[in-house]
Amino acid sequence: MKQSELFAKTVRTFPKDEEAISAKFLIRAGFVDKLMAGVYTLLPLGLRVMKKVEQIIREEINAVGGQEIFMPSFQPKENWMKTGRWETMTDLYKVKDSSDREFALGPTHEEVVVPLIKRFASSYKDLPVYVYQFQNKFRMELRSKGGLLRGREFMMKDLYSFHLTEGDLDEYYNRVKEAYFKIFDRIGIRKKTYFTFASGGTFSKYSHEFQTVTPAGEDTIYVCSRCSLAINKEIKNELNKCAGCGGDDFKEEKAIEVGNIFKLKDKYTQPFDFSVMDDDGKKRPVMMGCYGIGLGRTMATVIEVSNDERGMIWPEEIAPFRVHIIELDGKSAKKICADFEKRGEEILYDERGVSPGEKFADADLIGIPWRIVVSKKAGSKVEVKNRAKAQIKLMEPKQAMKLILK
RNA sequence: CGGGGUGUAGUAUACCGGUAGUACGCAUGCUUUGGGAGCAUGUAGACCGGGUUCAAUUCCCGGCACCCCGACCA
Repeated sequence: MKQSELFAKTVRTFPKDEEAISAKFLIRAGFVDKLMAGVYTLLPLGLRVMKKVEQIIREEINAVGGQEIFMPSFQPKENWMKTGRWETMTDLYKVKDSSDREFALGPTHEEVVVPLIKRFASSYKDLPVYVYQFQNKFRMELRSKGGLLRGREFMMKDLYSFHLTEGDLDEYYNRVKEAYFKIFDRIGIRKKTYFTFASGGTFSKYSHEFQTVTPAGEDTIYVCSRCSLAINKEIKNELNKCAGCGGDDFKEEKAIEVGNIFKLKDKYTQPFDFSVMDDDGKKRPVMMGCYGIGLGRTMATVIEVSNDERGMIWPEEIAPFRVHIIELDGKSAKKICADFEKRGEEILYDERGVSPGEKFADADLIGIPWRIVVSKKAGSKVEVKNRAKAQIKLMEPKQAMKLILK
C-alpha cells in the first residue's frame, strides 16, 4: 500500500478532548476518528488492526468448537421484558418507531441467543452448543471515557455456550479460559493480563475477568503474590483473601478489563423456559455460559501497555502492517516492496515527497514493527530497524527479507 | 445520574463590549531532502436560542456538545 494513497493522515497535535494515551495516538496517527463521545469511526489503519485482533479471536474460539453466527442489534422489547432487563438495565438504549413501538439496541445478546438455541435444541442430544459473533454493542454510558476504552457503541466478541449439566458447563468454561489466554498471548498482552475473580453483578454470584495491568486502567485489582491470580475490589472487601489459593498478600494494581467469562447457569434459559429432555425422559433446565472480549478496548489496551513518547509500538501479530518501507533521496524502493509482496507480505510503502524527518516521525507514530529505509546513502544495502529497539542495522535487501519473513 | 470545567479556522490556541490574531494544516509557485525544511502568495473561524446594550465573539440566562471527578458498568 502506497502511503500517499492511504486514506487519513497523521496530525501533529494531540487532540484536546482525549485523555487516554491510546486515544491520543490513535487519533493523531489516523487510525480512528471521533464522531461523538464514545463513538468512533475506524479508518483503514485502525480497521486493519481490528480485523487482525478479530481473526486471532476467531481462530482460538473456533479451536474450542465455537461456531460463528451474526445476530441483530435491533431487538424486540418482549424478549427484554421476559428477562426483566427492559426495566433493570440502566444502560439499555431503547428506540421507538413511528407508531411508538419500542425496541432495544443490543448491549448484549442473551435475549436473542437463548430463544434462538431453544428453537433448535429440544433434546440432550442437541447439546452442547457453542455459538459466537463479532457484533457492535450499544450501551448508554453516562460517561464514556478513555477513547476506545469505554465506548457507547463498540465491537465485541460474545460467545454463548449451552449445556445439559453444570459439570459440562464447568469443563467448557475452563477451556474458554485457556483459549482466552492464548488470545491475549498472541495479541501481546498476556504477561500483563491477570485472571481475576470478580463478583457476577446481575449475572451470577461470581465471574472471572481478564484484567490487563496499566496505569490507564479504571479498575483496581489485587494480584496475589503466591499464585499470581488476582481478585477485584468487591471480592477483596468480601473475602480479603485470594479466591484461588487463600493467600492474603496482594499487590494493588490499576487494570483494564479486556475480557470476562460468566457461568449464567439457568439465569437466562429459565425466563425463556428453555429446557431439554434428558435420556431418562425428564426435562432439565439448560445451563448457559457467556464469554466476552471487547475488541476496541483490547486494541486500545495494547497501546496503553506498548508505546513511547513518539507513538505506538505494535506487536507483530496485530500491527496494521508488519513492514514499513521508506524511500529517501529519490531512490526508489519499488523493487524491495515488490519482493515482499511476492512473498505474501503486505507492506506500507512511504513514497511521499516529504522530508525524511516527517517520514521518520510518522513511522514512529504509526508504530509498524519493522522499518526498512532505502536511500542513496545506504547504497545497495538497506537500513533495518525494529520499532521497539534503538539500533539500526545495515544489510543487503535479501538479508532484510530473511530476517523479517523468518 | 450528582459535582466541576470548556465551547474562537481542518487542528492547537491568543486577544477583545466597537468588523478577530498567531502557529500548524491546506492550496499555488520556487528552492529543498537523514529526524516533523525555507521563502512568497493564498485559503479558512466566534456552538444554538434568548436577554442587557447605541453596539455582544466578549456580560447575563437557557439549551446543546465535549472534557474532568464521583456514581454506574457483562
